[in-house]
Amino acid sequence: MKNEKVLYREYLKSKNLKLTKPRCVILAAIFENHGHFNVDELYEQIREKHKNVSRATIYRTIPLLIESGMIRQSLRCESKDIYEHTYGNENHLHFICTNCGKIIETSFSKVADQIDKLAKNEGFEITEYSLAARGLCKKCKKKELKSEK
Amino acid sequence: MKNEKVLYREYLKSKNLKLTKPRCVILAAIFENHGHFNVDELYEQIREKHKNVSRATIYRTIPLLIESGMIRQSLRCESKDIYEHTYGNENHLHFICTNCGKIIETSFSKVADQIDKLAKNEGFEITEYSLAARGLCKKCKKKELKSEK
DNA sequence: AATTTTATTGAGAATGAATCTCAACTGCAT
DNA sequence: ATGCAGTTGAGATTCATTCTCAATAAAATT
Repeated sequence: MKNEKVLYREYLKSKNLKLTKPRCVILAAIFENHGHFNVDELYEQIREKHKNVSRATIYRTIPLLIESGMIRQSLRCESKDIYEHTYGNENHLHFICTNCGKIIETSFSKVADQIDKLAKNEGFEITEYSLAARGLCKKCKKKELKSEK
Repeated sequence: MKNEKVLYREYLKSKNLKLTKPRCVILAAIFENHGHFNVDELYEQIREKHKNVSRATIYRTIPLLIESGMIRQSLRCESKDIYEHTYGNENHLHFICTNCGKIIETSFSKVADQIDKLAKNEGFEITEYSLAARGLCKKCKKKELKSEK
């Protein structure tokens, strides 16, 4: 967490932006979290301790955090944007169960290698992967088999 | 195009739904198109010939076409959902230029193979891939290099 | 430390894509 | 042709996200 704050401060300075209280609170809340979050969840989480951070500020802060490379947009779920923090810089491939909503993360270095090759062919420079596959998770697949009979 | 209509009729029948004029017009418009479309574009395209098909009907028809397997949701761009028809069943990997909006499609069978392996590990059954990478296309990359000096 | 400059904030209004409502309408089976 | 669903267009509604603006706070300057 210390690390993130330092990076953030530097990023903001480089853009002539200010390290304000709300921005710190939001950063901390995100890194308290593990896994994915959307704006609503984040807002509720923050509200528990800080009654005076508005949704608008969260919405305004997210692009900064993305630009600075600390979080990334990962998916869309129930017509809400979902984000995740970037620990080192590992990207994920997401398996999203269309039945129960479960999200399974897998590392994907081999997949990325293939994609990088394809990108190179096109002269395309990738800054962000967005890889997902929808379908049924193990549990829901079993349920479906049962209910068919 | 004939083919699609037959498939569509069958799908609708199987669900006790009717093959109506607006549904036909929408189907035809989609298959006139090559590549991607969003609801607005489709609406404008249809409007040129048929003044009496509403946006609402397009929005209502799209889930049917997805369910029947004739189109799929492919991306999100400028906060609009984007769709594409499924010719055979080839999926694509999309490279989306964050500067000019260009979308480059590449086939991705090798990538899919890797992903299928990962899915198998998780006992996950994939019904739909959603693979994209954002970044800069060739042209925009060049421009950026120039403007930096 | 006080002042000036400039970015930032919260609150609520505005936007815009997608969904819903409902009375009028249309396929389609009989 | 008749009747029963399912369907439609138009506009209202929803809901995530963005914008506006006067009040405020952080950094820069003195």
